[in-house]
Parts: sequence; structure tokens; C-alpha cells
Amino acid sequence: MRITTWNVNSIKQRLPHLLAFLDEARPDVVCLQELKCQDEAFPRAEIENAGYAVEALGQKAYNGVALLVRKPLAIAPDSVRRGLPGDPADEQARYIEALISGETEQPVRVASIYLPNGNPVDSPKYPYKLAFMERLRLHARALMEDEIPVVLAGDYNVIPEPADAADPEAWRSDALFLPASRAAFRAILAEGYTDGLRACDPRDGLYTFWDYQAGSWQRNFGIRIDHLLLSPQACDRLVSASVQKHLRGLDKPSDHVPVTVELSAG
DNA sequence: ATGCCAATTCTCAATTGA
Repeated sequence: MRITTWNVNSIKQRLPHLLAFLDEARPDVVCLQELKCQDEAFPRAEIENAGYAVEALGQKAYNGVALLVRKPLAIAPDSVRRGLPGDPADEQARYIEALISGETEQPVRVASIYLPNGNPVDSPKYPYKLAFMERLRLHARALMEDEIPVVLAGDYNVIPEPADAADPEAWRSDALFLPASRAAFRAILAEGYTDGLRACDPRDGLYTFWDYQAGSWQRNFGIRIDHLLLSPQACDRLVSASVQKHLRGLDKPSDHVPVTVELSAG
């Protein structure tokens, strides 16, 4: 089972690239972030025609997450969770989760996460980010209890280590790289989760985001902020992980590229 | 230190992102 996470930065703008990616890469599960569209406007028919079941949580203009599941895999009935537990007042569309099952594969629980950016750090946005990460840690812990493999995939908006940025000094006081942000990320890992890409590829220079500005792509001024975190049972099945970097070089790209892990059937 | 770019919105300027 191949599971991909991709912040598309507007599902409407990126639909041609997404459909081409589904056709070429044929991932089994796709976790999308930054749909920037309400559920009524989600291009459901086009994606279903490509062979995928869709569950989405959208809102106007900002945020928005979705899960795509390629047939014959399916989303277990009544298994979809919309919104991260822990704060009923949080109305931002940043979390969707479901149990994925198939005839020949062991089930896997998969979440698509759009973690808050947190900038500027002296605004309420930064404490919101840290509170969201603590909620995610607690939920990640709860999800391990039934021992079904868990993959928490998404745009974490966290640069875990200096090796995950081409120029770490440039991010020193940014919400993506502040010590408290990195500590909150490590606290999730400490619950027993593994950074899937890092577990497969120890090299420096693995990036998943290049800013549209200042020629970041051309100069390879990237950062690694899109992650797939695997519970112990999921990590036992980890076969490979990779970044689909070439998509950043297309016309009208997202500023993020897909990241994919492959799990054995069980 | 700021803008650089891209997308969205009750658009022609402001807001958000990272």
C-alpha cells in the first residue's frame, strides 16, 4: 500500500497536476492539504472518475484536507473522523482520518493533517500551533491503543532538524523552526511514531517545499516540512519512502511536492 | 529589515501563506 501526502495549495488550481499524478503514480491513498475550497466546490467527480473514493473536509478560502483511496481499497463505513479532537471551538479544516481496508491488505488508519503555520510568532497564531500539536500528540497516543497501523501524514509546518533546511539560519526565528515547534514535533515521535522518510533515507538535502519567492526552487533553497509519521505496527511494514520532487518543476506547481511511503500488505 | 510569488476574496487591495 502506497500512501502519499501532498499540500496542493488549491485543489482547483492543481487539479490537472493531481489527475496526472494519480494516473502515473497510482498511489493507493492520497492525503491532500490546503484545498482552499468548500465541500460543494470540491472536484469530486473528476477524482472519482480516476478511480478514487473521496472524503474531504473543506472551508472557504483557507485550509481544507482530504483523503483519496484507490479502488479496490475502501474507506471503512463510519470510520471517518473530521476535525482533531481536543478543542470543539476549533473550526479550521485541518484534520481528517479514516480506516482504510482492502480484500488482501491489513487495514491501516490514515490521517491527513494541515498543521498551523504559526507565523507571526508574536501573534495568537503561534500558541494556536503549539496547542494543535499537543492535541495531535494526545490523539496520536490514543490511536495506538487498538494496535491497528497508523499513518499520520501531512504538512506539519515543522522543520525537524537543521539538516532539513538548505539554510537553517534563515529559519532560526521562524515558527517552522523555533525550538518549541521542534520539541512539540519530537514529543509526537516520543509517543512511538517514526518519521517514515527519514527512516528510509538519512541523506541531507531532502526537501518537500520551496517558496515561490526569491528563486527558492532554482537555488534549491528548500525545507522538509511534509511528513508521514508511522506507528510501530505501520513502521514494521515500511518498505520504502520517497519525495516526488519533479512535480515542483512543472508549470503552475504547488510550492509543496508529494511524499510517499510504501507499506507491505501485512 | 523588506520584498521577492501565488491564491483567494462580496477583488482592482488586503490577507494569508512559509
